[in-house]
Amino acid sequence: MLRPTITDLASEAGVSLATVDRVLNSRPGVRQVTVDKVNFAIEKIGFVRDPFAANLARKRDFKVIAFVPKGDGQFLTEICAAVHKTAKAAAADRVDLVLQHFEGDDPHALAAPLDAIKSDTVDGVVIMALETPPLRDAVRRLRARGVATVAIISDLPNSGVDYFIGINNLAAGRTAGALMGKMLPAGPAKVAVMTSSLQARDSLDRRLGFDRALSEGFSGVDVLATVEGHDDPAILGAALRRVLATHPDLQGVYSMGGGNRVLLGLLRDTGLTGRVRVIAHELTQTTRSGLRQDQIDAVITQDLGHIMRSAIRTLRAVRDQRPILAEQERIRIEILVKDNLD
Amino acid sequence: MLRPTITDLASEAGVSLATVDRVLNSRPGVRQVTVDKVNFAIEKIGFVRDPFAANLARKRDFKVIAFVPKGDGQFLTEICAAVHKTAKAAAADRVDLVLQHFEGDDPHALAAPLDAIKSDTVDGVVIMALETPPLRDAVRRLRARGVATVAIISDLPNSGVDYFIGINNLAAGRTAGALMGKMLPAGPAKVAVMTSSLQARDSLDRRLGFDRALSEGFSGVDVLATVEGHDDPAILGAALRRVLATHPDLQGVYSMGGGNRVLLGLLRDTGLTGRVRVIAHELTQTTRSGLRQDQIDAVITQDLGHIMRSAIRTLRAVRDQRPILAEQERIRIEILVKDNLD
DNA sequence: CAATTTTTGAGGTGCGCACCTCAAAAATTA
DNA sequence: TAATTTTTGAGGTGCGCACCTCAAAAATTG
Repeated sequence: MLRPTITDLASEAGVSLATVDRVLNSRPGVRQVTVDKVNFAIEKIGFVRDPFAANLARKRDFKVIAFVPKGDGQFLTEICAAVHKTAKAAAADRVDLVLQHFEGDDPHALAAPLDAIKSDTVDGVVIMALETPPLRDAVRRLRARGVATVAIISDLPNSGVDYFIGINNLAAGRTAGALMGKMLPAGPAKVAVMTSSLQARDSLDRRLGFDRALSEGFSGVDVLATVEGHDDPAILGAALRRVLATHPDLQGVYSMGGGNRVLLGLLRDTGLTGRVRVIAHELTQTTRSGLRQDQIDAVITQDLGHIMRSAIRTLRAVRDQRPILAEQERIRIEILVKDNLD
Repeated sequence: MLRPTITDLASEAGVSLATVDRVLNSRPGVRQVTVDKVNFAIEKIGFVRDPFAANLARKRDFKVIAFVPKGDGQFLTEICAAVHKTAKAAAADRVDLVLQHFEGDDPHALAAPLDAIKSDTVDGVVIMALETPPLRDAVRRLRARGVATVAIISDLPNSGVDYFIGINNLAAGRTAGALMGKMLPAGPAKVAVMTSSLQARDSLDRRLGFDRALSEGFSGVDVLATVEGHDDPAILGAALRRVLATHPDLQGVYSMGGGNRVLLGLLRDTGLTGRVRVIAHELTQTTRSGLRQDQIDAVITQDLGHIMRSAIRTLRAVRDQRPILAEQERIRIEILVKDNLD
């Protein structure tokens, strides 16, 4: 006999099909002893329900909502594009993926729509957000209602999400550091680090990893204090100009967050392009063209398509109570140079 | 109405369910005019058959055979491991993936099992092999019998496979070249290149890309003639020793194929580890530990798990006559350093 | 103990499709 | 035109499961 069916399960457990159905779909009105009998039989004969047949009978697709903050940043744009592409491809697998925006700076803006989700309409939720207490509580309520949840890009460690899919930012920073070290000429060198804000845990981790990799393997490299742009081109530009003026012998720049347009413009204007090693994060319009035009040496990034596919696989595994194969779902820290861009 | 069903299709085409079934499953005994009527209706209402329901009714899984050459090379071992892991995960999606070996050096060893495949038992085939005339013909016959085929790692351009999943080796060589260039100190430098055999098209492409990237962006780098090891540690060792003796000022080594154990051992013995930049291909036991111990600066590789998942997605798309989303199936040329290893 | 509530079983329907049989209709041939 | 062959339709069954109804059995209560 190949895969056991609910009929096999029923006879093994010594109960009726109706009871098996009640247990499998957690319907009420079954004694605990009976539930245990069925679960024991499940283990014994290795029953795994066929999610496709289930969806067919339910005449419903696997419904997933992806929550992404509003905003006009290039990285957010890339994420939305990835969601849309994945949604298109996933439709063939009877997965219904929709994108929903929320105000990224309002901690309650995401909690409300999460609370509005009913588990009989939505199977899973993909969340890209920074953790706040209201969000954390909303996610907990959501999970309690039986909706599978994964965090992407940024982890929500205290929210009890089922899984996190994204890169380890400490390792990403280390990777950037190692790469920078290998590219700098031997001897002492000065490197600048910039980001939009060190408030974000991601930036902190990257900076920490960057420093560690350099100090461990490349003594002699002097990493300057982090320049923060606060998403304001004027502020960032002024700060960067100050750094360049103070350190005319600068040999490298590590851009951990946004602001790459400003950086590249400034380097070009000061004639430093090509003379200073540049490592940036995330593949966007700017970093892509920066690589192409030899303004950026390397970009550290994560494949958003993989992340979305992994998120959907994971949500389905949770819903079907299958184990998550961590190794398969691990997202690589990718290094892109001009030649492996596409 | 959501997705149209065969019932909708039948009424739209003005034929019976039985006829729709005959057309969809290409059963005999239908006039061309009728076939056209149904196909026209399919286009008109945008019918797409539900492959899961189809498989359910057929009470059969999506069956895929992966053909991988026999051999004890580390890379082959990694591939087999990837196949097994993917097979495990794919089982949940009702995909039955099995691995089958063949004698890699006998051009007919693969043709025979391919010819033995019946399209009513096997839906798709994944092939990792070098193209030979017998193989090419066998693949063509296989496709003619209605079995979907994809080539992985190495393309089979003249066999008419449905798709190739792997990296562009020219670009991979370019990537290695660019990386090597960035890591070498300014000024003239000598770099050695090694592989098991330049017979393989993959190695040729990598060498070509490597040379181009260096000559375009890093004049002053002298790339030596390719050292061929022919899968014999003794031969490779002797050849490498000769190169090291002739060029004591060697600054880098690009290892395009196997033989990394020999290379790393030799570098260690001659005290060159850390003083010579090393870029190798494929993530194996050797290259992994080489990265960890700072014996290798970077490894160029492709994610075998992604390749296998992509292969299965592609085979299903072919079988279901859905378009292949090239962008989604593109395999990245990955750069691994010590810190983004896992 | 009977009356009530809770738990269980039996049985049916349909999801979208494949595959089968048999007879009727249409096209082809003699 | 009749006899033959080819094409088409009608109808049924089952894949593995969800979901529904109603009655029977068991457990709990007064």
